[in-house]
Amino acid sequence: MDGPASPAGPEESVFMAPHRIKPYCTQAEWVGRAKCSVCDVRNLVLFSGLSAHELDDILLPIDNLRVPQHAVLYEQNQLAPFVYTVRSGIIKLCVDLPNGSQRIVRLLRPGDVAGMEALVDDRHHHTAIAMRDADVCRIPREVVLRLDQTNPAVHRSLMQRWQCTVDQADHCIVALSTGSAEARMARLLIMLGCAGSHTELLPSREEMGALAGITTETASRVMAEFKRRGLIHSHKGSDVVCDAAGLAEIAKG
Amino acid sequence: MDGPASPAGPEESVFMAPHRIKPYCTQAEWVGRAKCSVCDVRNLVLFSGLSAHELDDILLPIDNLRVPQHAVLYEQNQLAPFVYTVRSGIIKLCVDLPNGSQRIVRLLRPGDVAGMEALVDDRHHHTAIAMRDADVCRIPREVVLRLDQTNPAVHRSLMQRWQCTVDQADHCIVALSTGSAEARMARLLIMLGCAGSHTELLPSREEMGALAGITTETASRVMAEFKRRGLIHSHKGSDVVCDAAGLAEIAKG
DNA sequence: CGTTATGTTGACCTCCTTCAAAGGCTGTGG
DNA sequence: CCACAGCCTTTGAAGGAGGTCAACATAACG
Repeated sequence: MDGPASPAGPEESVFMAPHRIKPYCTQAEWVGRAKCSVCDVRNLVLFSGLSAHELDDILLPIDNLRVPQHAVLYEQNQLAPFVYTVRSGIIKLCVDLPNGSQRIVRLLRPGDVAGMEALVDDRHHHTAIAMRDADVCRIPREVVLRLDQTNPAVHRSLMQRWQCTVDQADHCIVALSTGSAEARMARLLIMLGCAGSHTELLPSREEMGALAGITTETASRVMAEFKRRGLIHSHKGSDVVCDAAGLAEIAKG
Repeated sequence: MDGPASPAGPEESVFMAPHRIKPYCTQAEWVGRAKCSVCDVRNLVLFSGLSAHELDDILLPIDNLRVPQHAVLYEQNQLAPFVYTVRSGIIKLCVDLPNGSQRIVRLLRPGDVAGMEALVDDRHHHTAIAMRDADVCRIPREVVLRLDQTNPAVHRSLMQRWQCTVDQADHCIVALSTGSAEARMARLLIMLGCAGSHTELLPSREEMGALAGITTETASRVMAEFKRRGLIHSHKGSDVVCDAAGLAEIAKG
C-alpha cells in the first residue's frame, strides 16, 4: 500500500526518517484540526474563494501539522493521498540523483502548495523536507478534487497555483542552473528575499549548492567572497543584510 | 493591445520575425479550420474527453497553423489570447538571458500544449519557436476556459497536462542542468528518443547547448566523441541510431 | 569540555569556456 | 557546371572556473 521506501501506510510517511537525514529530526507533529477561517495564508492558498460556511464543511478531514526542521513531509514515489499548503517555514522539494547526492528543484514558501501531483497521480514526484520549522495543512486529495469540481473559485486558484509551480520550475532552470557560480548564488540570494527588507536565516551551504547545481565548497567560497566585498553582512547568527543593487549586478552574469 | 515587441495585434504575432531569427523563416502559414475529429493527436491532447458532437460546436474558432522551422509561434511578454496544441514537429520554449543568449527551458512534442499560461495570465512567459516544421492548432483561451468549466473530462485532462508540464520542467532541471557535459548530452539524446526505435533528426549543436546549459562547442565536442566511441551512428543526413545502453550508462554521471 | 556537524580555506587538477581557424554542406549566381 | 559565400560543425590551443580532496576553524550540543 505504500512506496518502496516505507513499508508502513501513507499515514506514517511523515514520521519516517530516511537514512540520509539525522534521526533526531524526523517527526512531524500533529497539532490538531485546521482552523482555516483564522489562517493567515487562507487568502493566498487554495480556499481563498470559499465562504466561512463552506469552509466549515470541509474542515473536518484537514489536519494541521508542525514539521520540524529537516523532517520529511513525504518521499518521492510514495503514495500521495494528500496535498499540503504551507502556512509557515520553507519546504524544499528534492530529487535523488544517480550518484547519491540530491538536487533541490523548488522551494515552497507560505502560501505555496506541496504535493499537487497527488491530484492527477497516485505517487509523489519529489521528496519534501522542511528547511526550517514549518507549519502545513494536510488536505486529502479527494477534498481538493471535490471542491475543484464544485467551486469555480477554488478551481481557478488551483489553475493559478499550477501555473505558478511551472513558473517556479522554469525560474529555477533559468536563474539557478545557468551562468557562473557567482551569478547563480547572487540570484539565489535575491530569490530568498535576502535583498529585500525582511531578511531571513539563510539555508546551509550544502543546500545552496544543491539549489544552484554547484558543490558545497564552491557555494561557501562564493558566499565568503560576497562577505569580503561587503555584499552581505551576516549580523552574527540572526539576520542577514544584502546589497540588493550589487547582487543584481552580479546576477546579470 | 499587444506586447512591447510587436506593435501589431496578437493575430500578427506569429508573423513577426524577431531580429535574432533569419528573415526567410518567419511565417506561420494558415491552413484552415481544424478538423479535430480526424486529428491523430486528438486523444492525447485537451479534447480527448469530448464527443464528436461536442467537438463540432467548438471547432469554429480553432485554426490549424503550419509553423515552418525556425518560425516564432509567440514571443515572451506578448499578449496571450491563444493556447496551441502541437500536432507534429517540435516546439522549443526559450527564455532570453541578460547576456543576450537564450536558454531553452522545454521541448514540446506532438500532444503537448504550448502557451498554457494564457489560461491564467494575459502574457506569454516564453518565446515559442519551431525547431522543425510543425503543425499546431490555435485555440482561443476562452474556448478552453469554457470547456474547462463545462466539461469534467476536459478539465481533468487540463490538470494532467499542467502536471505534465511541471514534470517536464523538473526533468529539465535534474537531467539537463546537472552533472558533467557528457552526462547531460547523453540524457538529452535519450530524452529526444534517439535511444528508442524511431530515430529523428537531431537539433543543432547550438540548440543542444542551449538545452543542456553548455556552449555550442562543448556540445559539438561531446557529440563527436560519442560518434568516435560508436555510441551514435549518424546515417548520413537522414536518421540517427544510438546505443541506448551505452548512453544510459553515461547518463548516470 | 570533548564531540560532532558545518563552514572556510588551500592545493591541485579536470573540465569547460573562450577565441580562433579550418573543414564541410548548401544555395546562389555567373 | 563550377565558384563563391554563408552557415554550421569540427578541432585546436590556452586559460580559467569549478570540482575534488584534505586540513583546519568555528559553531552547536550533549
